Amino acid sequence: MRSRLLAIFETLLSTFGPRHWWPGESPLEVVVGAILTQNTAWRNVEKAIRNLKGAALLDAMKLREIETERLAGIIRPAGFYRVKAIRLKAFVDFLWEEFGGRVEDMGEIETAELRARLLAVSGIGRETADSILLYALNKPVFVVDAYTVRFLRNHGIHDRTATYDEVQRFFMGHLPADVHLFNEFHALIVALGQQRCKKVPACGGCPLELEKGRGKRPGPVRGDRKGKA
DNA sequence: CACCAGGCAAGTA
DNA sequence: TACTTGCATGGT
Repeated sequence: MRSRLLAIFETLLSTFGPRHWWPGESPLEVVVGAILTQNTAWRNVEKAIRNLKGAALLDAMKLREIETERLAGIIRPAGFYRVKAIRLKAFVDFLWEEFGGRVEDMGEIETAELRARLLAVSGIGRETADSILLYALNKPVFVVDAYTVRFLRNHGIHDRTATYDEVQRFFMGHLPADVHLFNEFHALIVALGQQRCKKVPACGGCPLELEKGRGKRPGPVRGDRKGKA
């Protein structure tokens, strides 16, 4: 299974090329982008980040001091601007309380412990927490999103009912814990999902050639659902 | 016009 | 555990 996943990775990489994720000039910008992109097209997040930069607000100190309502107006293009302003403030408060306002310092504690603390922040769920760990702090954590679950289902690698944690354990259990690999793999799965593979379950136009012809009714991969890491 | 986009929290059953 | 709803703009 490891070699099969790696083969898929190689195919995606040669098809789409390196994705250069995560766009962002600083770890803080990556975190802000991770929150702003929740259920939002990245194009609109870029506008919000431009606004933040234009107002010189992409800074932990400034974000701590700005009023929530004013922040909301600035990130408006990203949508859900009221809740996202609250979420950004919640993260920044957490950042100052526990890490002196420095995103880089979060990486000094154990990854599992940090993940748990991030999940305790209102507005940070699994995907956002893992995106922060991988893309802002370079921790070998595989990010799972809707594309990833669909990807596994379409290619008969795993079943649809798999939970976030099961899918994450699946990837991390069958791949070497490599930051660059996890970074590129997740980004490539998104690229694939955005190009084609939207027409489930046929996956027409997919550059991959998996399960072709045979294996019509792919079930869950046995031995992975309750398995440990 | 409808529908989706790199989710999450709170509520319900 | 699994499903529903609110949040809201901008692109196709």
